[in-house]
Amino acid sequence: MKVTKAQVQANRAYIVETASTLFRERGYDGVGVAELMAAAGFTHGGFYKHFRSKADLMAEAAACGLSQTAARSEGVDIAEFIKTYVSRWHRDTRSDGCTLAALGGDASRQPEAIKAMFAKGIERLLAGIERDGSVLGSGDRARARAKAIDMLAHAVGAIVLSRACPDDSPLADEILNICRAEILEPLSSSTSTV
Amino acid sequence: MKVTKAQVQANRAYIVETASTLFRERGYDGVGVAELMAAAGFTHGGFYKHFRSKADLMAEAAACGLSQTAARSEGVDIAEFIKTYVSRWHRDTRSDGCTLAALGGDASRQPEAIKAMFAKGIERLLAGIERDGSVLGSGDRARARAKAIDMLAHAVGAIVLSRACPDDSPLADEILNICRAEILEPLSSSTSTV
DNA sequence: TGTACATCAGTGAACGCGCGTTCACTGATGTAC
DNA sequence: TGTACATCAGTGAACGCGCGTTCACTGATGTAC
Repeated sequence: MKVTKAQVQANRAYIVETASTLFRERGYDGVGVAELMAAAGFTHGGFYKHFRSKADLMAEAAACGLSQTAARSEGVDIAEFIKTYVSRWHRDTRSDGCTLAALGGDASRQPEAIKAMFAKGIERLLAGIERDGSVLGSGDRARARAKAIDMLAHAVGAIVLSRACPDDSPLADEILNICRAEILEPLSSSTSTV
Repeated sequence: MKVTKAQVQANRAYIVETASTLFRERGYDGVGVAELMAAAGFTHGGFYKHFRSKADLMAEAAACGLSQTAARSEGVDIAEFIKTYVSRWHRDTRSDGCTLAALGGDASRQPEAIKAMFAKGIERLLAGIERDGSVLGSGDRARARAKAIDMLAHAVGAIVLSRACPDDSPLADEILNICRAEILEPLSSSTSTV
């Protein structure tokens, strides 16, 4: 049952992608190696031909998911990004949403290697946000970074808080609507804040 | 080995408290029933004399932890609350910190009963924040609530993001410092925002 | 108030189960001649 | 280019382990007389 070198690479990449979405949906502890491999179309035994441990895959899956979010944010207007991010759709679509919002809380209890992946992912996201002109404000580079960090934390907090509420609770929607408006407010006014 | 009615109540409360701190530190899946009971000074068998299941305890522990945070925020100046909340100390002290920040991400994957507890806890926290005058701004009641929700999400996001980074990374501190300043900024200026 | 008995919080062994990981095996691919 | 053999991704049974939960038992408390 050996397989083409190219196929091996493709299979491995597919396992990482599958893991990335499953972990986001159900958490690191919520998905087992066997289930994960089955979802990718394999049996569990082959897992250790690709990865040294589940923790190793977790780190790779985090990197995969985070770079996906970063890629989506690049070149997009920040206001547009926030509208998509702080939305009911994002709240309800864990598996295709931001890894930071879905697994940020879990990452804090994981080995440093995984946290390092998250830090890298955050930096990449920040770079994308900073690049957009509308947050730059008075044009200061340090100020642009500060604004980007602040906005990201703000948006992540809105999703985390909203997801902690029952799915059909008014509070879940209220949090999203209010935070979206508050984050967008300084962006929509054409005059810079300072 | 029967025990006084009062002692039974006290033991039960102590188990809930112990669970509340252990869950915050290591997550719901990170603490087993046996370990939890041992930490409270009992053997695991007695667990089901107090609770119908681990999930039941999780809901009670959430309520316990959330009301603790709410109690601490009441009557405290909001600026002071934010300074304590968005701090390195809070980032590094999961077991004694806010349940929202420590378990908000996990709550989203738990049964609706647990999410309902979180929603209740959020409402209680909001009530405490709204009561303080400094966020009221122009005095509008709806505006005060909006500001309170926004601030809470902002602060929670800062802690979650910072905790997802490696403990000794500059980014972990940068996130806290920047977000703290940004959240406090509209509070320190004596003129209201609108 | 004193005695006899029922209650039930707490104990610790045991349960089935799913987890992460290991291992002998398979057979198509890749390589050496 | 054709043949013989080594490689190794993928298979599926098996491993030890810790999990949540159950259960027969204990013995001090609470209650009925």
